[in-house]
Amino acid sequence: MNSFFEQNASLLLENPELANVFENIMSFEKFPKHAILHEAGKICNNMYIITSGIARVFYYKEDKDITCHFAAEQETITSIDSFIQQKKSKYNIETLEDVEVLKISHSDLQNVFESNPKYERFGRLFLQQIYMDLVERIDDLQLHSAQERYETLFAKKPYLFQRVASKHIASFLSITPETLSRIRGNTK
Amino acid sequence: MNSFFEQNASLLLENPELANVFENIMSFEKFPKHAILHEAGKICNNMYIITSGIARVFYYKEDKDITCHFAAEQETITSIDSFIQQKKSKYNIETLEDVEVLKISHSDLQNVFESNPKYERFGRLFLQQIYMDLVERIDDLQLHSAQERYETLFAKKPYLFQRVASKHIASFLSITPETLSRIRGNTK
DNA sequence: AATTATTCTTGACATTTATCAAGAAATAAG
DNA sequence: CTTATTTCTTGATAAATGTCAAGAATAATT
Repeated sequence: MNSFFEQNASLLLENPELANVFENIMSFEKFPKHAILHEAGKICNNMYIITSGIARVFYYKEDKDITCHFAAEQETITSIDSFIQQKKSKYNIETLEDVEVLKISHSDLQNVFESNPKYERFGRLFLQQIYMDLVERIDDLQLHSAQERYETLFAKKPYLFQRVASKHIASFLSITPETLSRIRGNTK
Repeated sequence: MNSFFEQNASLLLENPELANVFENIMSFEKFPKHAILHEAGKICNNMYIITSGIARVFYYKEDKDITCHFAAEQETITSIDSFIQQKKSKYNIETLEDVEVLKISHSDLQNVFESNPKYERFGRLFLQQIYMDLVERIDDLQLHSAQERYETLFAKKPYLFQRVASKHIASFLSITPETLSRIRGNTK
């Protein structure tokens, strides 16, 4: 599975020129805990920048619920396969806390790109950034043990371990909840 | 580790407008088998489109040689971390056969982007494409067994199993050569 | 607050994959 | 073509992680 706009949204929000453009196409929304922001099988038209709370991307692999991305404050989340290619998604997006987001639609974003090609640059830079995150995640999965993957995630996103159910962290790390529980036991 | 411009280069080569621009900045080169196209520790200034032969990206993790990308005809290869960020690379690139490439330098590519922002679009689309490849690779690593990863790779790139040393395929699949050998034995 | 449902932990055991070792096969070098 | 080197295969064994089950802890519902 995969990560999804693993990156924080600073590239999009902290550029003064872009911020103006984006202000016009972003809308503010609130969702309660356990809300579904996107459902598998549909085309995902939106990308969200989370300003408060946590959400996850997940899907079902033979009945098992697999989390492939978490996003917290200042991070972006979308069903990336679907958003990029505008085709049906295999992923769901669900809030894990009450969540506040800035929403950007695919069509508005395309309009920005088409209005002036200079904005393509930010699209490219943003993709470069999230691409490097994926490279890191593959590195992690390709050659680290369950214990090491746990430690890496804990170092990067310690808050997940206090705010998110263990079973989701386990599937994200590609281990069983039992193994995660034992690893956490060891490390104390 | 990671994949690297996993994608074939058709996006860059089959667009008539781009083809013209690229023709001016691409140079043809030949390398013998086992040539080093890029060395870890240096900044990678070039991206290669392979027109003949196979090459791999690899690095050393505690003395172990880990392959993280293969590229054959019509595919691109570079030390992506370094090429994107123009910083020292942890990756090496090595030919596994006699190889012919089209070479594009980072600075020439940047000049194209800056000459007219409309070219940024292709950079963005190219990144989208290779991003989706990474998503697939993570999916594969996150929840498939050694046997399943073998089958996936065999389905996607069967020619690797005839042209590339098993040990490289094993490290790419994140298994030992012994396990790969046993899997291959089973499947016959 | 009490009850119910879900999630987490822990143990016993099974399975997968890794490690080590040695010979066979393939490749490279003389 | 012969020899040396590297890689591949196979077996025995060990380590890591998964599965199943049951009770404890936590969270959700009434």
